[in-house]
Amino acid sequence: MTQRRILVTAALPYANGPIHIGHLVEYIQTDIWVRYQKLAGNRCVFLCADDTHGTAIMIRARQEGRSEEQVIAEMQQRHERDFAGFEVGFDHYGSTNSPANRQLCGQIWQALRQKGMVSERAVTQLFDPVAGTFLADRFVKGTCPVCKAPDQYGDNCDRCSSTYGPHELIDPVSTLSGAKPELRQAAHLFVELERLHPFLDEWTRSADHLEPEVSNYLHGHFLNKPLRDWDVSRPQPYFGFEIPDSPGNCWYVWFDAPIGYMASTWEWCQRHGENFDLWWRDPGTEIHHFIGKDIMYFHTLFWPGMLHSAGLQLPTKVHVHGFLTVGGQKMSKRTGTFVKAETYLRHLDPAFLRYYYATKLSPSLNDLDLNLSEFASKVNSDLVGKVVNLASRTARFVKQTGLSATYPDDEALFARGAAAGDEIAAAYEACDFGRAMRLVMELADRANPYVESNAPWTLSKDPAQAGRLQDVCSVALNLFRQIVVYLSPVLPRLARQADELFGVPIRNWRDAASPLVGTPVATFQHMLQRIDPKDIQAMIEDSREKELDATSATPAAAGATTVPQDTEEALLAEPLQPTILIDDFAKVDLRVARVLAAEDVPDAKKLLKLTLSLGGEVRRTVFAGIKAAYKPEQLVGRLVVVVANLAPRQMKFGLSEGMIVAVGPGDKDVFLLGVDSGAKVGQRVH
RNA sequence: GGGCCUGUAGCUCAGUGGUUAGAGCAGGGGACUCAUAAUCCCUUGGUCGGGGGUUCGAAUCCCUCCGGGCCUACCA
Repeated sequence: MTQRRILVTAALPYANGPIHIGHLVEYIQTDIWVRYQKLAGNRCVFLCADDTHGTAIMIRARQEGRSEEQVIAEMQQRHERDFAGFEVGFDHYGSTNSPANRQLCGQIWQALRQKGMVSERAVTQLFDPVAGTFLADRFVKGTCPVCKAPDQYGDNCDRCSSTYGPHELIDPVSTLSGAKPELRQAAHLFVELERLHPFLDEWTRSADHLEPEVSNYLHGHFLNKPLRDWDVSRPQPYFGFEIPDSPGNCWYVWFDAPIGYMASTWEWCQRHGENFDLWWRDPGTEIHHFIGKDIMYFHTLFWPGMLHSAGLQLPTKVHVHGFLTVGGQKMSKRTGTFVKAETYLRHLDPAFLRYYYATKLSPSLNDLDLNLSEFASKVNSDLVGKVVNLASRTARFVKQTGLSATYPDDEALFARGAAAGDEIAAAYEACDFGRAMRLVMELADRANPYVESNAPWTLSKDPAQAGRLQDVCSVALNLFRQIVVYLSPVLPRLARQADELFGVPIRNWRDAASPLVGTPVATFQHMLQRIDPKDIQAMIEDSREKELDATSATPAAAGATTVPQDTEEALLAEPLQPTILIDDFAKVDLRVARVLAAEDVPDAKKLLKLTLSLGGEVRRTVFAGIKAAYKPEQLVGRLVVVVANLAPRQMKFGLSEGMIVAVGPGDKDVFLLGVDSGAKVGQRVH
């Protein structure tokens, strides 16, 4: 069998937040695949890095009054600690803010220049004089120059669908500082991706680089029309690398992020005396990227385009996975299902999640659901009840004697297990881990009845049966070890524990094909605790963002009770805005209103249609995106706060004449503002 | 509204033209007592979302309708 040379990456986590169980779907999936490849005897290197550049990091650093370098250094430390906690075994973990990355960005940039792929043109852009930075389209709001709709983002109008530049907005406002932006010109650099259209058309369709679903999506959404030039520069200030031949400009974060894969490789090569070109310039190397479906666009169009232009090896395959849901719902901080890696590790064994994800993973980009009760029962019955139990119930009988010197007759159980190896291997290779786990559990389901029918506990009572007892236990323990070999990509710690039990390390997939004979057996140690549902509950509680009711929020009323621990997460997600004057606030006419009627808008996924009374005969119709959070009947009669002087907006389902105010990130986490009793309809908020 | 995915036992899912549709978990009955109240045996349970078509034969292929999910749009 020839040894393959395989380079594997998982997407670079952004240095703006901690790792959570959603991220872990990808890192666990990738780690399992890598461990399988290594066990199969292939040369495989697993590389990753923190993604550190961009406006978000710059803003955050300013907000926290420290340097970007301090922010990303701290986050990288946390990321690496979390990954280690889940046994995600990178061969190297770098950072996009590294000298190696800067240099490689420069090389690829040079190549793009030489191919004439880069064009420069002046972009007139709005500049925020208070924040001292140019404003990306989404950081500017104003009135649509075409239809005069207010409160539109800088790139296109929601109301009339016309597209324009942010400088064309009427009365633009920076969402960063609230300042009135100035018009400034800056030279931007563009990669003319359309010139690679024929290449990308071909690449995305050929050689199994992508699952058909992914390929179809790309052809339906992007490749069916000319590809737009890609703006890859950002004027300073910007946290990133300055472009050598374009002083004052940095590469956009999505330009240098994927190059981070190569930079991480380069650093790994330096440390291990490896030849970088062998990994990125040699057609004998396979390159596999594992990513989430949200970043398909960058990895299947821009990235291959960059590599192609620079004469580097293209990805062999881009593996795309879906998102995590918990109990069929999006992860939510309110319900405690937004579980950070470090929180999980405080309560549960990482092996549980690795196994559970493995049973759920397939090559498809469908979302994957974590069902907490299924999680507990699957881990407990499969791993503890079936697999570990095999060793737990037999090892002590052969502690004195060790395994039989020749492998006994076992009704061909071991041979059948060995024969299943190819099919299980194929499932791992195809990233169909769910299938691999099912096949392995079939082996465990056959092994326990063997123990049952040969009853070692009965044999142990009769000294004349000592040889028979040793044989039966040798079979059970070899079946156990065979299963552990097959599970070891998923459960590396269990493999190490088996190594200790048998004193013979599992090194290769083929270790499942030949039984151990004549070797000693150590004292059996517990390998996995069962999941106690209480621990899951505690983890969820720990993850739940505490809701404050009016009494506990008031120190006087709270009395001697403990002060709630409010985290800073919400503030970090949405930083405080710059100071405004009272006149600015006075422009917003907030009024108390009563919901007279609330009805579902059947064709809308997010909207409810509300009829509000501002007192007397003054009525307003408002469409509010709160369908997931409130039922119409819950709303009728209650008081809400409405922006009464917001310009009406034409929506698909009718005219919306205002906006009711609420907090929360959206979807189910939306909380309407109310007023304490005594307030009257129509009164203004001062 | 558009694109993609999906619908099989109470739950999670196998099963892409060929005997009487399977597994695990859960439920019921029994056994064992080595093992982390684990395990083993027996067992209940399905008009394979509905309808139509192709075929000697359909869970599987085609059409259509219905339900669910994701993306997108309408929105925060």
